[in-house]
Amino acid sequence: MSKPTYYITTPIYYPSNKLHIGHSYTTVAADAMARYKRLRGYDVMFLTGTDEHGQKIERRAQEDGVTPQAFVDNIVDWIKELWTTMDITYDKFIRTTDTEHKETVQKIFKALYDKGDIYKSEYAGMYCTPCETFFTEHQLVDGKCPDCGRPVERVKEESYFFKLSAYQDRLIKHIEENPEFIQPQTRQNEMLNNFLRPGLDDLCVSRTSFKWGVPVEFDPGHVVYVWIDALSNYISALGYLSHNDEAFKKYWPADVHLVGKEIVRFHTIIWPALLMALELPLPKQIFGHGWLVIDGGKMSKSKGNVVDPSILVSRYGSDAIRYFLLREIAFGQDGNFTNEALITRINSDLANDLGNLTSRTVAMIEKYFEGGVLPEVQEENEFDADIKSLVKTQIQKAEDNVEKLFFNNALEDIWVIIRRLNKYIDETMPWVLAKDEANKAKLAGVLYTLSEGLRIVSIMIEPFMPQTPEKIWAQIGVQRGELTAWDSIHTWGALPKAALAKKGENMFPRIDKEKELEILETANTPKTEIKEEVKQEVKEEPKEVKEADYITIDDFAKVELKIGEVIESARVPKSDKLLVSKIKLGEEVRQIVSGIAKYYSPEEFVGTKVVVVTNLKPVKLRGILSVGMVLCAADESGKLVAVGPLEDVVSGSEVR
RNA sequence: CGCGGAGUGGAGCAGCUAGGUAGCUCGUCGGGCUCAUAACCCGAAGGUCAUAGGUUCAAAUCCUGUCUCCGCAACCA
Repeated sequence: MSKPTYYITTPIYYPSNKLHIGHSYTTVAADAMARYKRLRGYDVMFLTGTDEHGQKIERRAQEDGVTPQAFVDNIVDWIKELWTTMDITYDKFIRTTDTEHKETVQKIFKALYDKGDIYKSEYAGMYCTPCETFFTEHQLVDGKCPDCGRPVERVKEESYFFKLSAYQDRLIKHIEENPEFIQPQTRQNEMLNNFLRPGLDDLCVSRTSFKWGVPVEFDPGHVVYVWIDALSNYISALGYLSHNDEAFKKYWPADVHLVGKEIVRFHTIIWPALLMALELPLPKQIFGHGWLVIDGGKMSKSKGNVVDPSILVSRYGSDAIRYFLLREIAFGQDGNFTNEALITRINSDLANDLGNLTSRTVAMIEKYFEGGVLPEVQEENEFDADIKSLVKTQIQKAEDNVEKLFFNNALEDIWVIIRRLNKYIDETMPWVLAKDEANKAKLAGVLYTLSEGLRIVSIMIEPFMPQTPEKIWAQIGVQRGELTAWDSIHTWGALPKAALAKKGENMFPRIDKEKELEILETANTPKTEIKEEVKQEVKEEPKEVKEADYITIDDFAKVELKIGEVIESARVPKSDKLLVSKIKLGEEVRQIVSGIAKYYSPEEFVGTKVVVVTNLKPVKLRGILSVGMVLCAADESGKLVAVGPLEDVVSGSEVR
């Protein structure tokens, strides 16, 4: 008899940069589910990967002077390494640059074209000739190119379009008839009210303005634009339309596409429409989870509050980080990420509750019984019944919650058992029983209950924390096998009576919060800042990405810093964040745009002396030329404070 | 009136779909215990459930208005 299948995916990530803790969150969640289903006997396919095409990557590569392929190869190596350190057990890692994927995309494109669902038309847009880029009306800045600020012209680009509008009614019907399709519910309302009911436009699915993509087979000037290329990874990875489509037959339709809330729209509208056009079944569920927010605000590079997961994993271990991510954030909602919350969770839940429970249980068995082996003769006590029934209900709750992807609730359910067991120790007072030889059987019964409880707990946490269970098993004398199978948790008492214990390592040492917070602050903030600057120069060396913690004095010398005096400043119209200032650097006066309007009024900014990066490539922001950049310190909340000299110094002075 | 989310003890959240004693974790204070990673257990203090109305015997929960915060679109060098 063949096992039931379970197909789960993460989005494919865009490797224009390293990933942050938010990507880890999605992937860890998917991994936990995949592990859970495997433990429950499913034949699981867990897919993740990278979406590697498009103009942005093409440009990043160009800036770095490498081919787009070399550029993405480098980042993908880093990503795979990250997943290894986080114990992500993906079954397949798809890259949209894989030959098989590209072939499938071409076949899909062709099939839809032949069917009439893709047609050739014109894409009217605003074109900036020097930048060779199209923009939509609302991307323009004061009617000019958002990149270079030069005038744009209205041109028509020949493009292929997908008849998205034709599927509107079927989509609405499907969503309404399948309340499980979009989860959580609030996202469903959002999609219906915002996009579906107002009406869908046909979708532009090809571009001629860049080359880094899958070429349209029958029209070489065009490359397939992101939608068909990226979304179809979910089926191309299974060999759809290839010579070997066994995996596709076996696993499609997907059980769940796990996605961040920002891309729910593409997965619940465009993707199902494409599948309908291909006459394929739709995925059973799209689950849009929330974001990790830092101090209430979105994590973003410009705020400088991006959290690098690899640093955290290296300090606290993968299990602790995985636990935190899955425990702290409520399904579907945004959750706070702070270093302090992380450490608090590790200390109280992992060290104090779970780690200490293991430690005291094992220590008592070793201390009170010769060789750390419990005698077969055991006696129950008045609290055992309560433990058993509690364990049973908590298992039920946890299983229900995992099925619904409510990992935070599931973990809470498990911790209820852990806390109950800690309490049980106080209730039964084994150290008192140990004083009287007549109570040996009773004492053995108590310690057996604890050991058995630990065994059950350790199995339940395995999907979330894959390393910890082994450590517990080593201490309670259990080998991986029947006694560690998921189903065994439903049978209280599976652990042999003559359970043995052996004190092991301290699984979760307590963390000195104050000290650690300081270390994390310094480890994170300045480094990311410097890295941004240096990245431009380090490109050809793929290894540098991993070793970018230090820069040489030569790297630093590439950044030209000068003291500037603000002599004029004004708000940029229609922008709540920008100030445009005239800054005097010795003889020279420059115009610089800064995103500090929330923190400085033009009046208070004028007259101050600031540090300016003078050799930064000029850019246009909201159509205004900015030559250089004013350095600011950003605290955790994103608040900016301009940086200036401690004592007065003549403007134009070099900073080094 | 662009769309959506959120406002609950010091902090972070649950409860709201199917109205009826306001719950959890962390923190604080007091006590207990000593098996254990100065951990564990018990108890206490602390909440006009943003705000103003409405429906109801009864509203954190349903309805309406208002305020504030966050995200999406534009902006972040």
